[in-house]
Amino acid sequence: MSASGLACCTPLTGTAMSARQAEQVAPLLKALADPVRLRLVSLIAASAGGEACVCDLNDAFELTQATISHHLKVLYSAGLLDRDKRGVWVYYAVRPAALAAVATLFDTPPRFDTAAPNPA
Amino acid sequence: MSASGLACCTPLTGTAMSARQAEQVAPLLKALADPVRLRLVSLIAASAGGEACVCDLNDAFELTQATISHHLKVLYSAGLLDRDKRGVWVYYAVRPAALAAVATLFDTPPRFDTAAPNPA
DNA sequence: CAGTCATATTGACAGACGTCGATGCCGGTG
DNA sequence: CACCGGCATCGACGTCTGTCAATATGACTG
Repeated sequence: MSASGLACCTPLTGTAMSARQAEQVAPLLKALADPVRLRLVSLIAASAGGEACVCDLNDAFELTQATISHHLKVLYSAGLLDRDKRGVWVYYAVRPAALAAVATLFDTPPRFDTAAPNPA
Repeated sequence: MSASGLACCTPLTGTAMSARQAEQVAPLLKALADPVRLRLVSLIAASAGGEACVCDLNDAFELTQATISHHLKVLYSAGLLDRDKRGVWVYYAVRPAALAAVATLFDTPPRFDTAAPNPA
Protein backbone atom coordinates (compact mmCIF):
# COMPACT_ATOMS: atom_id res chain seq x y z
CA MET A 1 0.00 0.00 0.00
CA SER A 2 1.35 3.36 -1.06
CA ALA A 3 0.29 6.44 0.90
CA SER A 4 3.63 8.24 1.07
CA GLY A 5 5.05 9.85 -2.10
CA LEU A 6 1.79 11.67 -2.56
CA ALA A 7 2.04 12.11 -6.29
CA CYS A 8 3.11 15.58 -7.05
CA CYS A 9 2.01 16.20 -10.58
CA THR A 10 1.93 18.71 -13.34
CA PRO A 11 -1.48 19.82 -14.57
CA LEU A 12 -3.28 17.67 -17.08
CA THR A 13 -3.53 20.48 -19.51
CA GLY A 14 -0.01 21.83 -19.75
CA THR A 15 2.62 19.57 -21.22
CA ALA A 16 2.09 15.88 -21.75
CA MET A 17 2.25 13.79 -18.62
CA SER A 18 4.83 11.06 -18.24
CA ALA A 19 3.84 7.44 -17.84
CA ARG A 20 5.38 7.50 -14.40
CA GLN A 21 3.36 10.49 -13.29
CA ALA A 22 0.18 8.96 -14.63
CA GLU A 23 0.78 5.78 -12.71
CA GLN A 24 1.35 7.76 -9.53
CA VAL A 25 -1.77 9.89 -9.75
CA ALA A 26 -4.20 7.35 -11.15
CA PRO A 27 -4.52 5.42 -7.88
CA LEU A 28 -5.57 8.60 -6.09
CA LEU A 29 -8.26 9.24 -8.67
CA LYS A 30 -9.29 5.61 -8.56
CA ALA A 31 -9.73 5.85 -4.81
CA LEU A 32 -11.99 8.86 -5.28
CA ALA A 33 -13.84 7.48 -8.27
CA ASP A 34 -16.67 5.90 -6.33
CA PRO A 35 -19.85 7.62 -5.19
CA VAL A 36 -19.64 6.22 -1.69
CA ARG A 37 -16.00 7.18 -1.21
CA LEU A 38 -16.66 10.61 -2.65
CA ARG A 39 -19.38 11.15 -0.09
CA LEU A 40 -17.20 9.75 2.67
CA VAL A 41 -14.44 12.23 1.92
CA SER A 42 -16.97 15.00 1.62
CA LEU A 43 -18.65 14.07 4.90
CA ILE A 44 -15.35 13.87 6.73
CA ALA A 45 -14.11 17.14 5.30
CA ALA A 46 -17.35 18.87 6.18
CA SER A 47 -17.36 17.59 9.75
CA ALA A 48 -16.32 19.76 12.64
CA GLY A 49 -12.55 19.63 13.04
CA GLY A 50 -12.20 18.07 9.61
CA GLU A 51 -12.56 14.61 11.06
CA ALA A 52 -15.35 12.12 11.61
CA CYS A 53 -15.99 9.03 13.70
CA VAL A 54 -16.62 5.82 11.82
CA CYS A 55 -19.76 5.27 13.84
CA ASP A 56 -21.28 8.44 12.38
CA LEU A 57 -20.15 7.57 8.87
CA ASN A 58 -21.81 4.19 9.09
CA ASP A 59 -25.12 5.83 9.91
CA ALA A 60 -24.92 8.04 6.83
CA PHE A 61 -25.15 5.16 4.37
CA GLU A 62 -27.43 2.24 3.76
CA LEU A 63 -24.49 -0.09 3.57
CA THR A 64 -22.98 -2.70 5.83
CA GLN A 65 -20.45 -1.61 8.38
CA ALA A 66 -18.01 -3.95 6.64
CA THR A 67 -18.49 -2.12 3.36
CA ILE A 68 -17.91 1.31 4.87
CA SER A 69 -14.84 0.00 6.63
CA HIS A 70 -13.61 -1.32 3.30
CA HIS A 71 -14.10 2.03 1.56
CA LEU A 72 -12.34 3.86 4.38
CA LYS A 73 -9.44 1.47 4.02
CA VAL A 74 -9.22 2.18 0.31
CA LEU A 75 -9.12 5.92 0.94
CA TYR A 76 -6.64 5.49 3.78
CA SER A 77 -4.40 3.21 1.73
CA ALA A 78 -4.38 5.75 -1.07
CA GLY A 79 -3.10 8.33 1.38
CA LEU A 80 -6.21 10.46 1.22
CA LEU A 81 -7.23 10.00 4.85
CA ASP A 82 -5.56 10.00 8.23
CA ARG A 83 -6.62 7.55 10.90
CA ASP A 84 -6.75 8.13 14.63
CA LYS A 85 -8.00 5.61 17.15
CA ARG A 86 -9.29 7.09 20.41
CA GLY A 87 -10.41 4.50 22.85
CA VAL A 88 -13.11 2.48 21.20
CA TRP A 89 -13.72 4.92 18.39
CA VAL A 90 -11.78 5.57 15.22
CA TYR A 91 -11.64 8.98 13.59
CA TYR A 92 -10.69 9.62 10.00
CA ALA A 93 -9.52 12.98 8.72
CA VAL A 94 -8.86 14.24 5.22
CA ARG A 95 -5.24 14.82 4.30
CA PRO A 96 -5.35 18.21 2.62
CA ALA A 97 -1.99 17.64 0.97
CA ALA A 98 -3.31 14.57 -0.83
CA LEU A 99 -6.36 16.40 -2.07
CA ALA A 100 -4.15 19.29 -3.14
CA ALA A 101 -1.94 16.91 -5.09
CA VAL A 102 -4.92 15.74 -7.07
CA ALA A 103 -6.13 19.30 -7.45
CA THR A 104 -2.94 20.32 -9.23
CA LEU A 105 -3.98 17.95 -12.00
CA PHE A 106 -6.84 20.25 -12.82
CA ASP A 107 -5.02 23.54 -12.45
CA THR A 108 -5.27 25.42 -15.68
CA PRO A 109 -1.76 26.58 -16.48
CA PRO A 110 -1.18 29.84 -18.37
CA ARG A 111 -2.84 29.18 -21.71
CA PHE A 112 -0.27 28.94 -24.52
CA ASP A 113 -2.84 27.71 -26.99
CA THR A 114 -1.53 26.18 -30.19
CA ALA A 115 2.22 25.87 -29.84
CA ALA A 116 2.64 29.42 -28.62
CA PRO A 117 5.11 31.64 -30.48
CA ASN A 118 7.58 32.83 -27.89
CA PRO A 119 6.23 36.22 -26.79
CA ALA A 120 9.67 37.81 -26.46
CA MET B 1 -23.95 6.54 -21.94
CA SER B 2 -24.08 9.93 -20.26
CA ALA B 3 -21.98 12.77 -21.69
CA SER B 4 -24.47 15.61 -21.34
CA GLY B 5 -25.39 16.93 -17.86
CA LEU B 6 -21.72 17.46 -17.15
CA ALA B 7 -21.95 17.17 -13.40
CA CYS B 8 -21.82 20.57 -11.87
CA CYS B 9 -20.68 20.03 -8.35
CA THR B 10 -19.83 21.74 -5.13
CA PRO B 11 -16.31 21.33 -3.83
CA LEU B 12 -15.46 18.21 -1.89
CA THR B 13 -14.36 20.20 1.06
CA GLY B 14 -17.22 22.60 1.69
CA THR B 15 -20.51 21.13 2.77
CA ALA B 16 -21.33 17.46 2.50
CA MET B 17 -22.06 16.24 -0.98
CA SER B 18 -25.40 14.69 -1.82
CA ALA B 19 -25.70 11.11 -3.00
CA ARG B 20 -27.01 12.40 -6.32
CA GLN B 21 -24.03 14.68 -6.85
CA ALA B 22 -21.62 11.91 -5.96
CA GLU B 23 -23.22 9.61 -8.48
CA GLN B 24 -22.94 12.27 -11.16
CA VAL B 25 -19.30 13.11 -10.63
CA ALA B 26 -17.95 9.66 -9.87
CA PRO B 27 -18.18 8.47 -13.50
CA LEU B 28 -16.02 11.39 -14.61
CA LEU B 29 -13.39 10.51 -12.04
CA LYS B 30 -13.69 6.86 -12.94
CA ALA B 31 -13.03 7.70 -16.57
CA LEU B 32 -9.90 9.59 -15.57
CA ALA B 33 -8.73 7.06 -13.01
CA ASP B 34 -6.55 5.05 -15.34
CA PRO B 35 -2.93 5.79 -16.20
CA VAL B 36 -3.48 5.29 -19.91
CA ARG B 37 -6.54 7.51 -20.06
CA LEU B 38 -4.81 10.14 -17.96
CA ARG B 39 -1.97 10.23 -20.44
CA LEU B 40 -4.39 10.26 -23.35
CA VAL B 41 -6.16 13.33 -21.99
CA SER B 42 -2.86 14.94 -21.23
CA LEU B 43 -1.47 14.19 -24.68
CA ILE B 44 -4.57 15.52 -26.38
CA ALA B 45 -4.66 18.64 -24.25
CA ALA B 46 -1.00 19.29 -24.89
CA SER B 47 -1.28 18.86 -28.65
CA ALA B 48 -1.39 21.80 -31.00
CA GLY B 49 -4.96 23.06 -31.27
CA GLY B 50 -5.96 21.05 -28.22
CA GLU B 51 -6.76 18.05 -30.38
CA ALA B 52 -4.96 14.94 -31.51
CA CYS B 53 -5.34 12.32 -34.22
CA VAL B 54 -5.93 8.77 -33.05
CA CYS B 55 -3.08 7.60 -35.25
CA ASP B 56 -0.64 9.69 -33.23
CA LEU B 57 -2.11 8.55 -29.95
CA ASN B 58 -1.71 4.91 -30.95
CA ASP B 59 1.98 5.47 -31.50
CA ALA B 60 2.44 6.93 -28.04
CA PHE B 61 1.58 3.69 -26.25
CA GLU B 62 2.69 0.10 -26.35
CA LEU B 63 -0.88 -1.07 -26.53
CA THR B 64 -3.11 -2.47 -29.21
CA GLN B 65 -5.04 -0.10 -31.41
CA ALA B 66 -8.18 -1.76 -30.09
CA THR B 67 -7.22 -0.92 -26.53
CA ILE B 68 -6.54 2.74 -27.28
CA SER B 69 -9.80 2.94 -29.15
CA HIS B 70 -11.53 1.47 -26.12
CA HIS B 71 -9.99 4.02 -23.76
CA LEU B 72 -10.92 6.87 -26.05
CA LYS B 73 -14.46 5.62 -26.11
CA VAL B 74 -14.58 5.57 -22.33
CA LEU B 75 -13.37 9.16 -22.16
CA TYR B 76 -15.73 10.21 -24.93
CA SER B 77 -18.69 8.47 -23.33
CA ALA B 78 -17.95 10.22 -20.06
CA GLY B 79 -18.17 13.53 -21.89
CA LEU B 80 -14.52 14.37 -21.40
CA LEU B 81 -13.59 14.36 -25.06
CA ASP B 82 -15.02 15.66 -28.30
CA ARG B 83 -14.76 13.60 -31.46
CA ASP B 84 -14.29 14.87 -34.99
CA LYS B 85 -13.88 12.64 -38.02
CA ARG B 86 -12.06 14.21 -40.95
CA GLY B 87 -11.77 11.89 -43.88
CA VAL B 88 -9.97 8.79 -42.76
CA TRP B 89 -8.70 10.25 -39.55
CA VAL B 90 -10.43 10.88 -36.27
CA TYR B 91 -9.46 13.74 -33.98
CA TYR B 92 -10.26 13.90 -30.30
CA ALA B 93 -10.26 17.12 -28.31
CA VAL B 94 -10.58 17.77 -24.60
CA ARG B 95 -13.83 19.36 -23.45
CA PRO B 96 -12.61 22.08 -21.11
CA ALA B 97 -16.02 22.37 -19.48
CA ALA B 98 -15.91 18.74 -18.42
CA LEU B 99 -12.46 19.12 -16.94
CA ALA B 100 -13.59 22.29 -15.22
CA ALA B 101 -16.54 20.46 -13.72
CA VAL B 102 -14.20 17.97 -12.14
CA ALA B 103 -11.87 20.73 -11.06
CA THR B 104 -14.58 22.39 -8.99
CA LEU B 105 -14.51 19.27 -6.81
CA PHE B 106 -11.07 20.25 -5.65
CA ASP B 107 -11.63 23.94 -5.27
CA THR B 108 -10.88 24.93 -1.73
CA PRO B 109 -13.80 27.03 -0.58
CA PRO B 110 -13.31 29.83 1.98
CA ARG B 111 -12.13 27.95 5.06
CA PHE B 112 -14.69 28.03 7.87
CA ASP B 113 -12.74 25.55 9.92
CA THR B 114 -14.51 23.92 12.87
CA ALA B 115 -18.10 25.13 12.78
CA ALA B 116 -17.04 28.75 12.53
CA PRO B 117 -18.51 31.12 15.08
CA ASN B 118 -20.28 33.81 13.11
CA PRO B 119 -17.73 36.65 12.92
CA ALA B 120 -20.38 39.37 13.33
C1' DC C 1 -14.42 -2.06 -58.15
C1' DA C 2 -10.75 -4.35 -55.71
C1' DG C 3 -7.43 -3.04 -52.43
C1' DT C 4 -5.55 -0.62 -48.59
C1' DC C 5 -5.46 2.08 -44.59
C1' DA C 6 -7.49 4.19 -40.13
C1' DT C 7 -10.88 3.25 -36.52
C1' DA C 8 -14.46 0.85 -34.29
C1' DT C 9 -16.65 -3.29 -32.65
C1' DT C 10 -16.89 -8.05 -31.03
C1' DG C 11 -15.79 -11.93 -28.15
C1' DA C 12 -12.94 -13.91 -24.83
C1' DC C 13 -10.40 -14.02 -20.61
C1' DA C 14 -8.00 -12.92 -16.34
C1' DG C 15 -7.96 -9.96 -12.73
C1' DA C 16 -9.91 -6.20 -9.91
C1' DC C 17 -13.96 -4.28 -7.51
C1' DG C 18 -18.22 -3.56 -4.47
C1' DT C 19 -20.99 -5.85 -1.49
C1' DC C 20 -22.37 -8.95 2.08
C1' DG C 21 -22.53 -12.25 6.27
C1' DA C 22 -19.63 -14.11 9.58
C1' DT C 23 -15.97 -13.81 12.48
C1' DG C 24 -11.91 -11.87 14.93
C1' DC C 25 -9.75 -8.25 17.78
C1' DC C 26 -9.53 -4.94 21.23
C1' DG C 27 -10.96 -1.42 24.62
C1' DG C 28 -14.44 -0.39 28.31
C1' DT C 29 -17.76 -1.87 31.83
C1' DG C 30 -20.03 -4.41 35.22
C1' DC D 1 -12.93 -12.03 34.43
C1' DA D 2 -16.86 -12.26 31.50
C1' DC D 3 -19.28 -9.57 28.55
C1' DC D 4 -20.66 -6.07 25.10
C1' DG D 5 -19.85 -2.84 21.41
C1' DG D 6 -16.99 -0.54 17.71
C1' DC D 7 -14.21 -1.58 13.99
C1' DA D 8 -11.32 -4.60 10.93
C1' DT D 9 -10.63 -8.75 8.39
C1' DC D 10 -11.99 -12.94 5.85
C1' DG D 11 -14.29 -15.63 2.34
C1' DA D 12 -17.55 -15.70 -1.13
C1' DC D 13 -20.36 -13.84 -4.76
C1' DG D 14 -21.58 -11.43 -9.07
C1' DT D 15 -20.17 -7.68 -11.82
C1' DC D 16 -17.15 -4.53 -14.06
C1' DT D 17 -12.58 -3.54 -16.33
C1' DG D 18 -8.31 -3.71 -19.20
C1' DT D 19 -6.36 -6.16 -22.64
C1' DC D 20 -5.90 -8.76 -26.84
C1' DA D 21 -6.74 -11.13 -31.56
C1' DA D 22 -9.97 -11.13 -35.01
C1' DT D 23 -13.20 -8.95 -37.70
C1' DA D 24 -16.20 -5.24 -39.40
C1' DT D 25 -16.82 -0.56 -41.23
C1' DG D 26 -15.99 3.16 -43.94
C1' DA D 27 -12.95 6.38 -46.69
C1' DC D 28 -9.56 7.13 -49.98
C1' DT D 29 -6.63 5.18 -54.19
C1' DG D 30 -5.41 3.10 -58.29
